[in-house]
Amino acid sequence: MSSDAAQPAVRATLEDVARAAGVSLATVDRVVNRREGVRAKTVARVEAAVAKLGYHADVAAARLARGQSFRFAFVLPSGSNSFMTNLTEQVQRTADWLAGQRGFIDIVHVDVFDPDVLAGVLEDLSPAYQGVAVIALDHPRVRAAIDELTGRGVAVVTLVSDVPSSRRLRYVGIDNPAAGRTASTLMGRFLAGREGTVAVIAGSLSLRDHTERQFGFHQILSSEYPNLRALPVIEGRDDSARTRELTLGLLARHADLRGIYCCGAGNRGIADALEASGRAREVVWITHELTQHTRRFLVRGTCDAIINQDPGHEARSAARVLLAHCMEEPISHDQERIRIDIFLRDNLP
Amino acid sequence: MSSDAAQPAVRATLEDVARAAGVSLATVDRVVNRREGVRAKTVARVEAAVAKLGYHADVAAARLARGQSFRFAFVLPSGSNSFMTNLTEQVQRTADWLAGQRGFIDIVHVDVFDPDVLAGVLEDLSPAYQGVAVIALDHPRVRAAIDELTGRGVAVVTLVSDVPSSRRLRYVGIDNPAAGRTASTLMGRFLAGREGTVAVIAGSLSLRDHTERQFGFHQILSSEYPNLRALPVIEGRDDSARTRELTLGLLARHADLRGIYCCGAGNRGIADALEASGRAREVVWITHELTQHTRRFLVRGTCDAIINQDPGHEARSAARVLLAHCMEEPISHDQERIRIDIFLRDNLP
DNA sequence: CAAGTTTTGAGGTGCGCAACTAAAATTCTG
DNA sequence: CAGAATTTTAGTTGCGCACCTCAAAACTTG
Repeated sequence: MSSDAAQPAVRATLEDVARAAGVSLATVDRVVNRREGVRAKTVARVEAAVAKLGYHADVAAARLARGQSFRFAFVLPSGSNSFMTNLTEQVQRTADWLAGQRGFIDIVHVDVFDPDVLAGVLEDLSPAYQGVAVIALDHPRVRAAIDELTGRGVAVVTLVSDVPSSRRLRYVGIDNPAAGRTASTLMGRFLAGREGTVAVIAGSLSLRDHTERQFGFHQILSSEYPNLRALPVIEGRDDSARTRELTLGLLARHADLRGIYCCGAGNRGIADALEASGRAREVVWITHELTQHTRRFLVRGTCDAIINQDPGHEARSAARVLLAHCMEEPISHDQERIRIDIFLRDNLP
Repeated sequence: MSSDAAQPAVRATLEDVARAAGVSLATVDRVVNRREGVRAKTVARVEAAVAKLGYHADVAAARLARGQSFRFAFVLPSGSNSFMTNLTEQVQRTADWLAGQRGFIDIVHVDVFDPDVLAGVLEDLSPAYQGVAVIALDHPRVRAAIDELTGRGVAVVTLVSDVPSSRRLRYVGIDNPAAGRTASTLMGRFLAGREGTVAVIAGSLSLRDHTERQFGFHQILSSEYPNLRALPVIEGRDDSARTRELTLGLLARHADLRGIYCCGAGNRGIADALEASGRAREVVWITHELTQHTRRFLVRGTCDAIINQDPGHEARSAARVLLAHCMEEPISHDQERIRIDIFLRDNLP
């Protein structure tokens, strides 16, 4: 057995460092906060004392003394599919947590699917916000609005769906092409050499995340699984009823339909259609986002795998990134990377 | 568009609440900290004011005023497989983070595989620790040591491997039987109806996590995939050289070997053997823990899937759980639940 | 109504730090 | 080498809260 050197039971304070270095509190403060006006010799003395005592600034005290507070806006879609409802709830929780840290989050609901409305909201956002997280639409006006916010010194984080060419600080969400490739590999391997067709259902191809997913899906499918033929992409507009009809049509037209990849919402429609057709077990269905519904379909065996992004992680990560930016602190990249979760019946949380 | 009610630019303080409720600071303090000696009517008035102003205690100020500090021990194996090395590094990072929050983590390395040594270390732990996180061995002496710590008021968290019958505060790690089931489902589906045998390699069956994984694996394999026959479990003692020989033996003896599930370490041995045999592509190999090695095997196609637990998440979660317990704060269960990650070539982080 | 009990008010202290002002030490200039 | 200019250091103050004391006020009960 070995153990790291024991540290003092009570942490060292700035004052301890000052005493140890034989200088005043103010001087130590300058050194640790990298302000100038301290002789190199003194700096060295202080740094030696810091190292010797294992001094770490108490973040609670520092924050209190600084007294800064932050205000962020989260711009979320007013639409209400299960994923967005979950996300909103998680943002709310994050807001409660942040409230104790001198950070305030206002949730702004908006019709995200209309670029002009979304851009308008972004443009009219109160200048009181130091940071904005937005589920963005990749459209020139939206991009311009993001760039303008950034230009005004507002930190902008794109959430779930990115606008890569904008000047946003960071994208918090999954790598959608990779998610599509993941779905494709699962599809190809679950079908293990069988011949047939595979359908791809998107919400709308004007949504960047859906497009990217289907791109990744096709990429792998065509290069690695020549036994499977992809049908033209169908747009279900994230609407269950419409998606149901489209799926029924697919099932009727294609006796050799082996798989369905849904890279958007409207899953209830797909489940209905598959179960009604009696081919639920034989057709491999892979979809996105773990919700109360998709979870049920997975457990029941109608759905074969769910590709997920954790909305709680995304909400917290966005808040942490904004906070770190405002406090000029570094961010831990691998903690903030949003994973592409794969859920089977067996590893559901 | 709609937005939540805008809150004051600067947060409400205790004093604001006192003024709004028409009582003194001391009374508000009594109410918010649930001290007694306040009439119900007054409590109600204060609570109304709190709600109206959206008052949240400033955690920085509260911590500073309370001035409490914490000290935790993380008992980790001195052995050095990649997963444990990663975990140790993540614990170290967590320690750096906690140091700013008046929390200190000492890392204690110990030969975890010897129950007597482990129990001895736990028994001899300095009484200065308010919390302990330990990669435990499910053994009566270890359990007794955990129970004794708990009895002394020390919060104990089991990490990665649990001792369910002990009085530990919480287990931070994945559900191992579920992880085994997940591996089994992947194996069964990737092999999609082919007939043959499947080998299971564990580190040691005296490790609870390995046993549980292989239990879950067999459970699903036998009930859902009658086309696959599981060979008796082989113990590779988490040693690459030994595992390599065992795998070579398997490959030589079983021409119909279709899959290998490794629920422990020693992966380099398996990769070597598979690649040497020339059957790497045809045999489905599923293993645990994403490391620099297993990652390479997955990208190269030798390995087909990796079941992972995120060591960073586990380290942070253990620390948060201990911290929350010491400060008598609630914990957010779904943030602390450790997920069973599935990694394919396409969704590697 | 007096004596007791409970509830509330006012005030103080200190946590560890950031940020400010004032003073001291050093360097520069002629 | 005096005096000004500059650099370096010391000494305060206050952030918002928890926790404490002591006394005043409000109720209760016999």
